[in-house]
Amino acid sequence: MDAQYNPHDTERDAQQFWDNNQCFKAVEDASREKFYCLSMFPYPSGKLHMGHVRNYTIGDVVSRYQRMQGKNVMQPMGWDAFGMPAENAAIQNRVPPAKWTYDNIDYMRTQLKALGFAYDWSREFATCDVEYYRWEQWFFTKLVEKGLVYKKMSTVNWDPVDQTVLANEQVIEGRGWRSGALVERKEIPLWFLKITDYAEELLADLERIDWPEQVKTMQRNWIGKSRGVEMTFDIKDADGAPSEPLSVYTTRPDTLMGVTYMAVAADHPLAKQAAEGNDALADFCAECARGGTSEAELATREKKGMPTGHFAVHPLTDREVPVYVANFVLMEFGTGAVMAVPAHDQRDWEFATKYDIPIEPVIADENGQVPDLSQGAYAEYGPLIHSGDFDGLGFEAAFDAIAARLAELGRGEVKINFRLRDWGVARQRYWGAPIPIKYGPEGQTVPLTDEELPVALPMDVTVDATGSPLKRMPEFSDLGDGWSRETDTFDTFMESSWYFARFCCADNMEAMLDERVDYWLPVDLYIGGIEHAILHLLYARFFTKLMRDLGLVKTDEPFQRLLTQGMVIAETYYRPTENGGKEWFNPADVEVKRDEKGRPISAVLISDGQPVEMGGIEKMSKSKNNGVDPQSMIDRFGADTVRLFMMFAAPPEQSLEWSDAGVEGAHRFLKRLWRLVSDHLAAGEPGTLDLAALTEPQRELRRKTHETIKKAGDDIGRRTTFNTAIAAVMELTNALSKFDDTSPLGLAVAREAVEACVLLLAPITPHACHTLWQALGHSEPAIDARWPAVDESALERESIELVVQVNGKLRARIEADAGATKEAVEAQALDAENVQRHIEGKAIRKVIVVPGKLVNIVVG
RNA sequence: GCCCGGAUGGCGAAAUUGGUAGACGCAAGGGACUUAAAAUCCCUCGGAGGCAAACCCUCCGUGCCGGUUCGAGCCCGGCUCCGGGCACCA
Repeated sequence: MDAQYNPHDTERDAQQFWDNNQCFKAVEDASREKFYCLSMFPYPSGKLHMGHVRNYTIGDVVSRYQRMQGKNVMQPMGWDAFGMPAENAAIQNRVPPAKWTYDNIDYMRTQLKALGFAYDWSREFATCDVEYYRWEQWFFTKLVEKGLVYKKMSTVNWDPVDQTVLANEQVIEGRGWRSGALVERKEIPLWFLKITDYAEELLADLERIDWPEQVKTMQRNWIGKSRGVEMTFDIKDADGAPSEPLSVYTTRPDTLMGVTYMAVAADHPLAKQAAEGNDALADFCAECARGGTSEAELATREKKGMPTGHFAVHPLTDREVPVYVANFVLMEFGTGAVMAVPAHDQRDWEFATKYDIPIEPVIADENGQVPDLSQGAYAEYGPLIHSGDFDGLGFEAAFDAIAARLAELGRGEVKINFRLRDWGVARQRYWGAPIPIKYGPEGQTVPLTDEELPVALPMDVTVDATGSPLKRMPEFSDLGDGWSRETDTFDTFMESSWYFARFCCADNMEAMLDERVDYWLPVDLYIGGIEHAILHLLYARFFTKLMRDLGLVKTDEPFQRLLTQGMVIAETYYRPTENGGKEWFNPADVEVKRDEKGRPISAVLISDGQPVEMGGIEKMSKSKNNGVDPQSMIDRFGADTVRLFMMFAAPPEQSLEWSDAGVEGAHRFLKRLWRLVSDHLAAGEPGTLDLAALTEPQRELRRKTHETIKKAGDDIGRRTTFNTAIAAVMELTNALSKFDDTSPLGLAVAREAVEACVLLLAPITPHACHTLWQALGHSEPAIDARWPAVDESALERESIELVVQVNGKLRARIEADAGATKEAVEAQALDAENVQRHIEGKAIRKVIVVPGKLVNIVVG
């Protein structure tokens, strides 16, 4: 081995070795325990960003660690290739989306290879390959047959200038991002998958998977199971003429006697009926229809309403209350109408206060008194008041009694409700998988037959801002004899909902999936950004259950364990521009000045030496120009340094702040490790490791070695805190540097420690460790080495340091025999000089001994 | 607005089950080596105080306010600020 660490030669050699020997090709083997490690596949946006590097390094570390545990590891990689950015690039650069996408894939693949990830490249595919999405089309037709697909009217963002449907992301402050036109809400027929049929199972099975509690909670809340009462209110107009009764759902039937008004969505049939001949109301409904469809936008809008002139008849009291149209009630959600109890619901309270509607308390506060409603609603549970027969009942009793009374009257019933809505899968876009449906001359809607599949997307097209070119391509859409093809394409979440299964058998051209999925699935560890906590992960779970019910897979859940990684963030720098905007500078072009304590005080642009403003630390992004190009870091330091820094700088779930100095530190450590091995080899041949003959310093180093093996294994395998595993190895290398014993026995102890360092780091910095392992005289490559075993006997200690507290404050440390009794430890603690000072003249009330940790003496 | 997180030295962080706050690294300061620089190595490094100095000792300190406990960075209640998601970004 070279005395100097040369990352580029090292990495080239190791990668060549792995390639030549096809080290990462995964083959099904029923006799071996499998480990399927998957990182969320990338959208081929152009080049890798640091978020990718972080995601894939985590997956690679776990894969290589599991391989060292003897598992049959599969780690595949592919491309989530459909989506809007390809269309935007097409509009901007006049490149067909397919060419743009495949070019990006080619470049990003070389970047992934340069990072040395242990992928089985034979399983690679892109979701825009017809060999992939044809099975999605086939699967969809099976779902149609099973009755899990339907078409219904749905609201989309409509850009009246570009005459196109906009994604929520393309609506900026209520306007189209290109045209700047005020966006309108428009109803069009769209395809839906009945995910709500699976709501109960999607909720229940969360108990069975090993996911972060936070993600499970988000999914639970998203599914939003509730128990309530659905009831009907009769409707009259001002003259007493009846209309269609209004159906509402509430989880608080105990507050029914406090209803003082009703509210319906602007597109509710009752609102439409009332708006006829009422221009003011019609205008208000039209106003409600403006702006985007996203829930965040609707929920933050100023709450407004207008009376319909209709009245609802209370089902128990026959009292008449006004019906309003309100902009915060959504037709898509529930029945499109709500009963309002302003005394006990904050939103209702604000609305009632604004429009001077009565607020009538029917729940007592915690003191049994009428709650103070002057500042807001009282939304807690409590005994009923002003509720006639129901007075005094608590929430549960009142719920049951009121539900029973409504049921008797035929006005309502207890109902389980879900917040989850069915999944709209149709997009009015070109760059996606065509939906395999055809329409007949008599209005028939027919899924395509197996013979008619696949529907290949035409590749060589021109895209502009005015919607999907498929709609303008009769050669695509016109099937003759009055038949036409659906021109909508699938939501790209469809592709990412089953790719993990296809990786198990990507070479099968005859079927979507085969028996190999039963070997590999479920994925043992899935790694990706927390931003996917709900949608992608919920859809993938849903798809798995659909595939199971069609007999394609045996597993109920796709991802047994989930690791959600944090963002990569970096400092931002800017100068104000004349038009009041900001010009952002890349951190690579800026030099930071620091004060004598190392605090950053100012920054200058290197090119002109003039100051720039520091804009704070933000997620790496194009818009803030604070992205650090992984390629430039690989070129400078090598892939191992980048990988090491990424894993060391923060635990995987937290956001990671990029630091050039930190990267240099990681590089320095690798150089130190290299020199450590090289110096050790130069010191001579180690003797036999005679455990009985060890000196105290030798025993200590050996203890450190085995403590480190134990900790690193637990950190990587169980806790996935790679940063602390690396810190532990750093401690071991520090101990090794100080260990200056070149006797044969000393070298034997050192050899054990050096080999441990190399193997423990092998999953993280595999290239350097590949070479170092060879240099240590091993004929088998590091990639096939086993994770070192912990020798428990090396961990034993004769004495243990204990902390002594007096009233919880640290006052002394004592060295106690490992086998000392509680009494002996207590006596020793009381005897300590500084302890004596603090307990002098005070009565000892209590002594708490935590074995192996501390003694706390309570005096008073 | 609703749901889910986070906040610890100059900085990234550690403290795994309620038990020594700051491991490991970065930056900074001092020193060694060198003609010099780079590289490398060694030392110091939360704040305030006691002491000539040191071993050491005392007080304060984990975003803010309060609580539970022998003991709270960790548990409970109430806030502040920052981040993720909100169904057509991926």
